[in-house]
Amino acid sequence: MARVAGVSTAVVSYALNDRRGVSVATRERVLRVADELGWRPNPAARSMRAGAQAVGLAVVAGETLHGAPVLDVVAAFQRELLPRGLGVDLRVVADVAAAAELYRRWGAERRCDVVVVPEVRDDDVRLRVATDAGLRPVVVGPTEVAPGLAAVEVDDEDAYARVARYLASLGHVRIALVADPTDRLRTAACERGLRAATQDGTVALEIVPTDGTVEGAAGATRRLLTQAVRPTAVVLATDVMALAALDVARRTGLVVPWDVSVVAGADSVLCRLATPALTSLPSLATDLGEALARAVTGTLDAAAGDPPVRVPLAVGALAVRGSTSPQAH
Amino acid sequence: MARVAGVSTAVVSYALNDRRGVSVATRERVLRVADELGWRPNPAARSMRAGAQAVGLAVVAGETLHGAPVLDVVAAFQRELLPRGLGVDLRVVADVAAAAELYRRWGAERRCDVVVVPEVRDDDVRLRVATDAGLRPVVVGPTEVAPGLAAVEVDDEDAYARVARYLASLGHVRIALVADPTDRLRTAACERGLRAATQDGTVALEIVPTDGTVEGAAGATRRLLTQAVRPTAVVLATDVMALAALDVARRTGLVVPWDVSVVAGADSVLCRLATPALTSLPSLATDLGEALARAVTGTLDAAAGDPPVRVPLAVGALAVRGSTSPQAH
DNA sequence: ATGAAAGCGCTAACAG
DNA sequence: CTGTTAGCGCTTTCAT
Repeated sequence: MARVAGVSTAVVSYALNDRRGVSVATRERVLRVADELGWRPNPAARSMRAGAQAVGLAVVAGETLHGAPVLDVVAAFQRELLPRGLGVDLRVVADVAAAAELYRRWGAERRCDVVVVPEVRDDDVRLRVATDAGLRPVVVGPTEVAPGLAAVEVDDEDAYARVARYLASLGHVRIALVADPTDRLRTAACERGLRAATQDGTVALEIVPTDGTVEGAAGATRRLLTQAVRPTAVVLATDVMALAALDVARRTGLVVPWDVSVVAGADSVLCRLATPALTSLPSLATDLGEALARAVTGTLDAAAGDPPVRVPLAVGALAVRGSTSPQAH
Repeated sequence: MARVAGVSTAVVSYALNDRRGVSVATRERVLRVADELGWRPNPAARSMRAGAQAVGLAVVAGETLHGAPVLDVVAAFQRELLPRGLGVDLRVVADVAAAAELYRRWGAERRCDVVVVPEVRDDDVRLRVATDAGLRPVVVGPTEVAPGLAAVEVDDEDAYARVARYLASLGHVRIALVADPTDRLRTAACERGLRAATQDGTVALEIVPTDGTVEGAAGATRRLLTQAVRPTAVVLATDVMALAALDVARRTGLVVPWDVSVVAGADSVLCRLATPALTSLPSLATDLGEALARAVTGTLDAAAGDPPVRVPLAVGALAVRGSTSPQAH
């Protein structure tokens, strides 16, 4: 490559990395020759000197990222990291223990410097393991999650408070939340939001934790709707959970929204096409991917001693559709 | 590392790669020391000599893999490749042109030797580009796709023929297929299957191509069901498409299955929880991931001149549920 | 069965 | 501004 361009290997390296010390003419020539030859620097060789060029992300199979489909988030994340020459090392694991183990390995292999820790748990193993392995974790969780570490702080608490206020304003007096597993910090934040907005005592709140699966949500909804005194509105963590709830209501002989209102915690095309269309909080897919990218690049650029990067992410306005209606009590 | 174990670096390398030429005792000691030190070989350095340790997979945003969610397939794929020390380089791209461009780059960078080409198109750019870039493509498509290349041959044709025979046996005389875009070879295979099984002329077949989105499928279904003479059964390529069709039927005032039967081309928890539950072909997620892994490892192990690896993949039996019923005509 | 040494393709420090 | 050179951490002949 250097021979063909008639320069030394160092010049090629400088030209490609936009380093100073190369004349414009030479840089241009190098770039042109590289293009003609279809030559590209080998990332393995590059990583060897320059350090890891990837950020690790282990997702637990079946999990969503704050209700958004993992792949949609990853798409935005990759798109934003691309100009930095960073790749995303995505792995699907069975549980957080496997994720922690993987982070330990990635650290030892120096495969990446930064890893993303999504859907943080109460006292999450992954945080300790990643830090011990010499990695810098970027945590995704509620506001004030993991103080001292870089994080994307998703304001689910505020979003769910808005949902509760909206439902209360419609006259709902018994609201239920079909929630994700309780060990997730995000679940607690959603709960806090609902509670904060219903503190005046006029609204009864029922929280039903599930295993996070659609079947679990369907079962929980069925129990809620066949109680002697059933909720007038049910909030579910994801679009598919809400869809399942819609079906459960139908089978139970209840008409949405007249007998019970349903709200989805994350929007999707399924929410818009359902009958009735589901009132939903917006999908975070793109926003979360971009926020993650900012948190990661910020962390990489930070000098030692800098305070950790915290990227706040607000959830947008509730899209009101046919699955919610005023409730006379 | 070698110093601590009291051996030379070569011995460490041999021990870790299970090469012959190391005594059992030495190998064990090396492994133990590596474990104690938490030492792991750096994959970048390893790739440098040993060649790429990853297989590339570019998926077009929004696409499924034969109706299965991409991440589910990837999970199985990764799991199977893990023992071989191979990783999956997953990238979400906007379209096949971007995928082709990415494959060209990956080839030039020698980032991988093998790439997966899913959802093959008619005269697919990716095949030529990948081959030109010195990569060996593993194609996912219908039986006899891309002769001469390694492939996973999914027998959608047979599966759809079985669907047609099942519907015909129920007395359906007008069957419609809400299909994926027509440029996909898989779409053509599904069509062929339906046609082959309805050749006796007793069943009228209508194929409606869509853009592959849920909205597209919903629109197509709406048009079908509001025709003067509407189909008695509708087959849709994916679970979410079928779910949308169920909703369209409901809005149109039609009762599934009495007025119209609905079949999903790929099963999921949504199909099982819908009202009525959807009669579906099984999800290929795990099978496809495993078949892909076999095709990839087979390709890597093949000596030059060996015939390309072809892994056949049969689609399992239709799960009959409440969305299909006999039809008097 | 083991050790020494030569690269893999790149970047960065230094010399010209 | 450009060329020379020394590694990064591993694998792999080739000697021993």
